[in-house]
Amino acid sequence: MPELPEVETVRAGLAEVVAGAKVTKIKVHDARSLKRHPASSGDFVDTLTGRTIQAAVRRGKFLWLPLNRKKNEPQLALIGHLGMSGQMLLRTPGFTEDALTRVTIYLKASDGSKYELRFVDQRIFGSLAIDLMEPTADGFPGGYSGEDHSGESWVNMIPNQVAHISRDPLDPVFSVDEVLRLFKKKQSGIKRVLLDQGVLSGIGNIYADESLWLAKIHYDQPAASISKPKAKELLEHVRVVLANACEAGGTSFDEQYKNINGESGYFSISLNAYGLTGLPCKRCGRAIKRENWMNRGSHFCPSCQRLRR
DNA sequence: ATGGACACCTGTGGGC
DNA sequence: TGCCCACAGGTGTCCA
Repeated sequence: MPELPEVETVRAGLAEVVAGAKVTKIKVHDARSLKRHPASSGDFVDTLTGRTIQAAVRRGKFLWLPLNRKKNEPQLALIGHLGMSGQMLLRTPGFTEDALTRVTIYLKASDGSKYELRFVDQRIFGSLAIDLMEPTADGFPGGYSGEDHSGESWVNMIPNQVAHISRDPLDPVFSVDEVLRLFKKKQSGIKRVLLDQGVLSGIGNIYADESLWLAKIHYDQPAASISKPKAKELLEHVRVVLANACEAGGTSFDEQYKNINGESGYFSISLNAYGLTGLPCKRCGRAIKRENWMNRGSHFCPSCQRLRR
């Protein structure tokens, strides 16, 4: 599943084409892919058809496309979450069908060219929805939208369904000190805290394991027990890992993650822990271990990443 | 607050 | 070949 770098790769790819594009038609092939939409799929289609998309914005793993605003109507956005296996493919009309396409949104770009935005999702944990936007609590932009959109009405707003998600480490408004304060209040294991999107967002299983390996911290180390300098170092590793993965176009090792053109990212070649069970740790040579944890897997070096008192 | 289990789903790969 | 199990980049909710 896509974590921040994969979602950012999708956002950046979409932004070039969808800004200023008009939705001409929608086909919902599987209504389960609209589970986040509070009303019927018919309502989804009716509300979205004929709208003009303003931009592509992301916070953590959530993506949204602000829509043009009609008179006497609140600001709306098409929001998307990729879940474990969601993809957004931007195809030209007539391009070979993509298996497991759940929703197709037909677009006419500002230059007149036509596209099909295909929401593909094997496991259907992802979803699209139309959501109301509200002003951000801190008055700053709701998320990252690439170029400078300051002055546009949707900039300092955030969709209702994303309002509980904290800022991610690549957000200019992200506060290291605030997150360190929250760490000090958490007795939970650090990995659980890193994955808590209400503390900081964008991190999933891959980048949590990678950041903890770089910082030489055991996944179950209580967050509050980590010294401030060490926690700060961890957050810096998180930032660098996420930034490098964005640079590489995300991590991909199977068919489940693709950019908008259906191509894979390259970050998997720089992984140090995730999915490397049994292989020698690149620092000490001891075999990387995988343990069952929270109904998933945790990968770490049992020698470099020890649980401390 | 916090940890755990589970629900939501489909598909693939390994072992027998 | 088929069958069964483990496993997969997430989120949300309910219960002790």
